Amino acid sequence: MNKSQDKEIRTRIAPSPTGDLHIGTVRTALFSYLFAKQNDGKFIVRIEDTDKERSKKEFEKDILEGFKWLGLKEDEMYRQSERTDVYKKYIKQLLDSENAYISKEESKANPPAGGAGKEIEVVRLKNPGKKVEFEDMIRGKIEFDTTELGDFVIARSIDDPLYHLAVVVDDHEMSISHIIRGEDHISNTPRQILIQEALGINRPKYAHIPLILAPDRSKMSKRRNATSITEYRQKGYISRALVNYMALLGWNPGTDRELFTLEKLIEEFKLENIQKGGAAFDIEKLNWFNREYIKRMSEDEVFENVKENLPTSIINMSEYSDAILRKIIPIISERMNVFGDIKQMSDDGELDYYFKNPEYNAKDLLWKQDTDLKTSSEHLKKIASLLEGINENDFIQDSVKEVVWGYAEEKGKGSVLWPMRYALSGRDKSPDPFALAEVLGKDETIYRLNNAINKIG
RNA sequence: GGCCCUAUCGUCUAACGGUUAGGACAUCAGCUUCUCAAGCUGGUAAUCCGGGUUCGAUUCCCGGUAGGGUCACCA
Repeated sequence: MNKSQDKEIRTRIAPSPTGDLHIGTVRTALFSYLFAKQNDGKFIVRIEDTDKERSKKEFEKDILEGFKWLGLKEDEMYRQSERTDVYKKYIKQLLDSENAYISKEESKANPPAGGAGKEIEVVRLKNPGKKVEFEDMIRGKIEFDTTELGDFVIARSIDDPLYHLAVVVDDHEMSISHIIRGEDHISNTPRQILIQEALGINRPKYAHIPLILAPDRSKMSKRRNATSITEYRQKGYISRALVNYMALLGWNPGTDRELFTLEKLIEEFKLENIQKGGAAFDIEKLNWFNREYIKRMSEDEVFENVKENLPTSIINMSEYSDAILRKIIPIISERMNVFGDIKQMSDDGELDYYFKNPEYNAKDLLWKQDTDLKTSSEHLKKIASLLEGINENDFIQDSVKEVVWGYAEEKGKGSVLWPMRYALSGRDKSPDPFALAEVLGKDETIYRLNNAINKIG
């Protein structure tokens, strides 16, 4: 708040705690953060809780935790509800200079707030009714005729400010140099400029970024789309992937590069490269980013995340062990978009067979192009005997493949490999039999092979 | 409806008057160990419409259309 440093770049995100942290808020925060950090400036979080009825502490908590999770660390944090004295001072100034006046009228507020119909006094700005124009850093010159705005209300009373007044006062008091916000605020800008001019304070620079649209290009709605960051967090998205995806939603680096860390984004970010049109949210592309980030994670890190999301039905199995889970990490991590998918995989029965002997019908062991289970049985017997020859410590997919491959090529790959894989997994679809064998180990693999042979009878 | 903003493949976008209109996701096909996944290779796919300006428009101007935003004693 040091006014002498007015050259410093200072941006802010100003969420109101009337709902969970919204995806659009996050992208605005991200752009504000990137712009500030790139210029060695400050990023400020200001909780706009002047609406006492709708503001909730739990939402504030969700918003703050969300920013923290995403790595958007603020340099300063304010709460408008703690600053009523500041606003009061400015409202008084406006009244004293006759740029605003107290108006006696009937309350329009809903019952809980003021009591509709009651006689009350509100503060209105004296609108000079002129044309206001401002330079938007993304869109260029924007012009408005403010006469139609009339003498709008800026405070419910002298110590109960409304949004526009509080925003203008705070942006000034906090020496905000660049206001980066959603384009839904474009039409708020002339009002705020009018207040600034009445107060005789400087105008910050404005950059209105496009909105995030739902996949069908309609408005993102809480009901039809996942708009809350918390939802993505709970689904098991990686925060770095989310940040990366959101940065590229409406912005581009001018190159073909798509994978960016926060640090790299700070380096490359350019306000001028922000798109003007709204961008549709595409979950598929987000998923792709998330998969890329999973690929880049260490196996230990993936293991921790997978185990965290593993249903208790698996963990509580008597056959469960961390050792087996660790072995299947490479197999399952390339089969999921987000860590939350692990639950669906479990529900679909794609996990059980790694831990316990699968249940299936003997006829399923028959490859679709074969006609007689007897040949399948012979193949299985041969495979079992072949595998017996491998040293237990050397029972990895390469060696399993090595001993089985020749036989499979000779007898027909499908005819041999299908029953082998089915015997190990009990499923139509699964990883290949060699990978399965390695996970299961020599004893269990041969046990399951014999099991299948017995099933055929 | 008034006012404001916007308009390139299905989606995110590149091309800042001259390109076979490029990339990524998705999609399709082929290859890779039987199935699945991953991977690799290749393919389909776009300048909203109509007028100008210009030797030449995706690009500049105007109009239309479409989409979005906003019109509170919410933020």
